[in-house]
Amino acid sequence: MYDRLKGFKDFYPGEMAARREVIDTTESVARRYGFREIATPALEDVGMYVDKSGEEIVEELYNFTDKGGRDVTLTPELTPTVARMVVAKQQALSKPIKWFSTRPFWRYEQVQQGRFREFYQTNVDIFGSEAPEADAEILAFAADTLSELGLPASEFEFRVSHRDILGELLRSFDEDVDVQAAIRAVDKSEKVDRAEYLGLLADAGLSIEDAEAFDDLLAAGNEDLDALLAEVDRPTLTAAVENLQAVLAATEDFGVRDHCEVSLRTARGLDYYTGVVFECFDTQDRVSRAIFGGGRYDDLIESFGGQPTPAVGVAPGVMNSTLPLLLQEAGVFPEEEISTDYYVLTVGDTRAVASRIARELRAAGNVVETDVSARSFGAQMGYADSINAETVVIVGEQDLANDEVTIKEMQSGDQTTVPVDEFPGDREQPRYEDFA
RNA sequence: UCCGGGCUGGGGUAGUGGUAUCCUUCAGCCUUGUGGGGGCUGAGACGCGGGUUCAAUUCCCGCGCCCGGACCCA
Repeated sequence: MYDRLKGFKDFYPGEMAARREVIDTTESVARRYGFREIATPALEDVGMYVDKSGEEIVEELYNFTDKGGRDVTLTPELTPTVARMVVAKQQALSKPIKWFSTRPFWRYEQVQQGRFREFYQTNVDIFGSEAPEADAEILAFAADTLSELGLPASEFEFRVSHRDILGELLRSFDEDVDVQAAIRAVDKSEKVDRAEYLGLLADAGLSIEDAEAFDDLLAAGNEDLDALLAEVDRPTLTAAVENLQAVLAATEDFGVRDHCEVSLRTARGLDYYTGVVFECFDTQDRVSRAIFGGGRYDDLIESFGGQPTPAVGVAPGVMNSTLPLLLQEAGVFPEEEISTDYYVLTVGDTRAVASRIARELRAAGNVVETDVSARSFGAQMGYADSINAETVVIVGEQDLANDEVTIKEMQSGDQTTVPVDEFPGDREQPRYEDFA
């Protein structure tokens, strides 16, 4: 008996059935927005991540040297891969490029609630549009997905921020401030106490007074973005604020403005974000971590050697992340049960007829099982019950002597006989009530 | 890497320095013709390693794994 690896998870049929529904819903929304599915390798050159994120990243990778001496790694995220794909065919692809994919990723990190070493995400990205409508479409996709998954509007919110607003406000205090460090401090502001937060800002190069003034501006901006422009006169800040306002205006028309809340203390930890960033949260606080996040990363494609190409995306976790957790807490996670349309039960030597019926029902698209274990009547009934068969078709020697089969509706226990030649006939999904 | 709490059949539990209770589950049968009732039979556990001991599931140490948190979060 072998144990599974720490941080990895098995999904049995019932569990997978529920997760399949979540994935199908998410992908279905993406398809309706015109995102096209792509598939990508599980292994990439480790250098692609080191170049983008630094040597420390290797600590978090499942990397190894392959038999050809290449340093490779299981992919920890999709973004570098899609960036590579965009760069490789940049001239051939019509813009905007709208892609999605659902896949596992691997990170060697500590296991916590909603965080495993193998996890699944549906990545949804738009490349080649810097328009606010692109940011808004990503937000709209995300909001529509959560709604379609059954999550009430009041139970989730997108905390929307803007990297350039943060950066310009910081530079308005001190042009030499370490913006990345300060943004990481902002990212932590909700988790640490105020003194520590201000201390981190001070480490980034702000005086304590400036740090306090900066944080006051963030609070003011959450209430009214225009207030920032009154306080700080910088053209680049004005542009950033107007960009965020334009994105929010677009979400209004896209029908998802109510899900968005300006939250300048939301920053995202990553360095490559450039404009709008957002994180989805549980408004009821049942899940304390971010459900997922996304944002704009306009410089990444160029840094991968492509033409300057703006990009914006989001990556909700499916299968084993915080999103399923939230759906469970909210009571809208799909039933973790398998379902079966028909069980064709055989009694005695009736395989020929039973097989014909099973075949025809399957051809019509139904989920159909029949006995493959030479089991007794009672045992077959028990099995049919255990797989949640909706209808049992009893093909027995006694009924066949009268050229009949018995149709039994499992939930009620009601049953009736039907001429064997008429079943299933032209019906795609014949039920007990069709013959009662 | 660190901190807290855990670990007894597949699941849930009882209990003990002398290898284990009950429920459930699973398989078969009672019952070639009725599951979500009943009866019988069977399967199935002390996370791993070391130490103390005549004897360890029980006590001690280490490790592993699980749950939660810190760090990190591409």
